Amino acid sequence: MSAKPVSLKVLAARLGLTVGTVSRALNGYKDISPVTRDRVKRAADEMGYRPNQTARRLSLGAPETVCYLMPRYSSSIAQPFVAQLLQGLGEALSKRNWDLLVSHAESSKEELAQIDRLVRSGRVGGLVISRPLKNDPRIRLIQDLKCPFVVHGRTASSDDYAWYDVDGDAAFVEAVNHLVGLGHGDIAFVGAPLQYQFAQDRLNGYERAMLGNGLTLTREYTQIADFSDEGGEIATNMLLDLPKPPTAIVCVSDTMALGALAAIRERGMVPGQDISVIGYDGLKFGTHANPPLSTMAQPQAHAGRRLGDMLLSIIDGDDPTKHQELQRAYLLRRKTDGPLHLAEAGSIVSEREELQ
Amino acid sequence: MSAKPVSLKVLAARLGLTVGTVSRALNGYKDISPVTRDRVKRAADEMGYRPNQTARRLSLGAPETVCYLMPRYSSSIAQPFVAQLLQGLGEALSKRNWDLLVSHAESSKEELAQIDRLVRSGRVGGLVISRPLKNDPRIRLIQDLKCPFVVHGRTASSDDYAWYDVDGDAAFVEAVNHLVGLGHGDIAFVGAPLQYQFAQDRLNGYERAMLGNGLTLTREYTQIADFSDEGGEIATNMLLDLPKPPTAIVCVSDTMALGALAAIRERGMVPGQDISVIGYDGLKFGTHANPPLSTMAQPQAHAGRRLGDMLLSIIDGDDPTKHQELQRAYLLRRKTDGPLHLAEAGSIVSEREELQ
DNA sequence: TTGCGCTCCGAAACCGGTTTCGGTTAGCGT
DNA sequence: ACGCTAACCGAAACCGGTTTCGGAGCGCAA
Repeated sequence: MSAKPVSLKVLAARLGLTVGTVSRALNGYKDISPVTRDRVKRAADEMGYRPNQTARRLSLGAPETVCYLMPRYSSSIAQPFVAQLLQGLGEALSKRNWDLLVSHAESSKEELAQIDRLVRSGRVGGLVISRPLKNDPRIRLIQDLKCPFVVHGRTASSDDYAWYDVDGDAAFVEAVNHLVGLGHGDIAFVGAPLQYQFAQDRLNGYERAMLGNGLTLTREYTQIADFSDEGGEIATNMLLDLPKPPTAIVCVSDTMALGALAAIRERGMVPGQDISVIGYDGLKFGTHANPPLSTMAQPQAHAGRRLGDMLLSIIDGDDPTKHQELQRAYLLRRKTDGPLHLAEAGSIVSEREELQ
Repeated sequence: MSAKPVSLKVLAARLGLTVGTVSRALNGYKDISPVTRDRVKRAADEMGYRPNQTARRLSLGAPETVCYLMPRYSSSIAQPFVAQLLQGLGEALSKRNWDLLVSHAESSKEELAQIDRLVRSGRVGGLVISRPLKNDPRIRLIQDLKCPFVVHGRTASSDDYAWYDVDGDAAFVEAVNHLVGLGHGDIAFVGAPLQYQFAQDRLNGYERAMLGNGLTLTREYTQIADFSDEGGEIATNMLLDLPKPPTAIVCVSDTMALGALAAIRERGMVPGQDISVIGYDGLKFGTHANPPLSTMAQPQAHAGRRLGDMLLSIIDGDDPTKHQELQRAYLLRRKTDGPLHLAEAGSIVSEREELQ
């Protein structure tokens, strides 16, 4: 249809006005008479005028763009939440016609350099980062750069910035309590590297709940492995090789839990019956696991929209520390959690039931 | 560290030069003496100068940005490929410091309006679209807009633009042939709405292979349903309710195949034994299905990079029709494909064998 | 009639870069 | 000594918008 986009200049020329006048007319300035304003607006969408955003943003001094820093994955299976998050973010931003950029770096150093370029070059007015480390160098950098940002997750000291997180600590307390309620006492933890704050949080919840239930923490029952299904499988194999293997396992993520199920099935045992497993994330494909994976679920779709709204209001000048949202996970029982089988653990069960 | 970004003006002032000179020095013009060029460059990265991209792009008249139009999903389980694609795209674009924008629309009309705004406002210099319909209105719009683009997938008439696709037709021929080789003859197809070209392609392959093996096509053996795991389950239930249910099913995607497995298990049958199932996509989580899903796999990570490179060279002036890449899927045998079981279907089976 | 204020629009500066054009200086040959 | 050329840099236009400032035109009251 239209070859070249129509600029403000040609629109003004066609109307016999100056560009300044046309611009003000379109932007609803009140020093323009209603009749010319209408005339301008009509001509504008007759000619299909779209203001050049690059020029507009340069003039405004605001990029009207935010960037999502895609997390690096060890396993390709761990990615489904990205699309949902992007969708939610886009939804929030589109209300103001802001743009959503995505950036992906191979290494941590590269990522820092990229962040620096991104904000120093004025391309973005805000950042969203996922899955921070305990002490994440990106956050200090962004703070130094004085660029508005929100974090999907938290770091060790999360007081002075905005974040949206799910309470992993509380979730694992609930998971462990649930298992204890089912009669389990030998509960193990399959975790991810503790440089990730979320991994630490969930481990904390696990330990707190164990202690709270009068159970003892065994070093061998805490297995840290690569954050992937393979990692979950390896960790679980370690557990099953123990002289006294656990009767239940809580996993730091659904992905790792999938690996745990594989390891268990491999030995001819059936998850949820011979040994219980609870994951974390509530990913949809858990329903198709073997057997369907019980998990601590969370409202994923919500996160993107909330993060987007938070970031926008911070850019508007809000105090970042006012935007800290802790969501609660809920237990989604499917088929991998079950009562302790009396047949094979005998006396131990009765002891525990007395305790409760 | 640095509060406000340093502009070309202050850099020039500090050097006692004009902005034009500094700009040319940094951009390697040869009408600048080597000594001042070095002096400028040194000062530039001493002061941490980063050219304002918004201004630069306005001046250049090129947005140096491409946009990926996120597909709309009926089921949240179908999204894992998005993150991989974005990663690949970003990788290709970052070689030139181009930006990657993502856009998501709720409805088709909205999407068209968004595309129009996106290119008419000069924000993007290229587009990537996924999973086109047979006759996709987006493509005509983008062509009218004269905006460079590449398609991840194809439409019914795909001669006049650039695309990257996997040969779904050939893949389903291979899948059906494989099943026939295992002794199956009553092979059904679980598909997605035929408005999607990929759904039609795969159906074509299925039908061609059936005919090619001397098998007859039955209307009831072709079940079209919603493109989701639930859809796959519903379709499979229809098939299993048939007076003469199929002994093997090929599914248009892994997601739908997961639903098929669920329906089969629901009736106490075991996939890969009582009835064979082959999916399509090769998604990682298929290994954790019950049982592990056999599928037509494809090199996912490759797609993003290729699409990015293609788009870039088209923007550089290449003929789009020179960039049409058809990838080949390969059979990934896991546990849901198996030989036809004569033993357990009793009379029904013998009937069937007579018919054949 | 003069003066005042209000309405409405034109002119121009500005955002931060890029690029063209022209002029100064130095170096060279004769 | 003169002129010519080449090397080097300054000045200014430009990209396409936004926004401030000032002035023309008008109505109204003194």
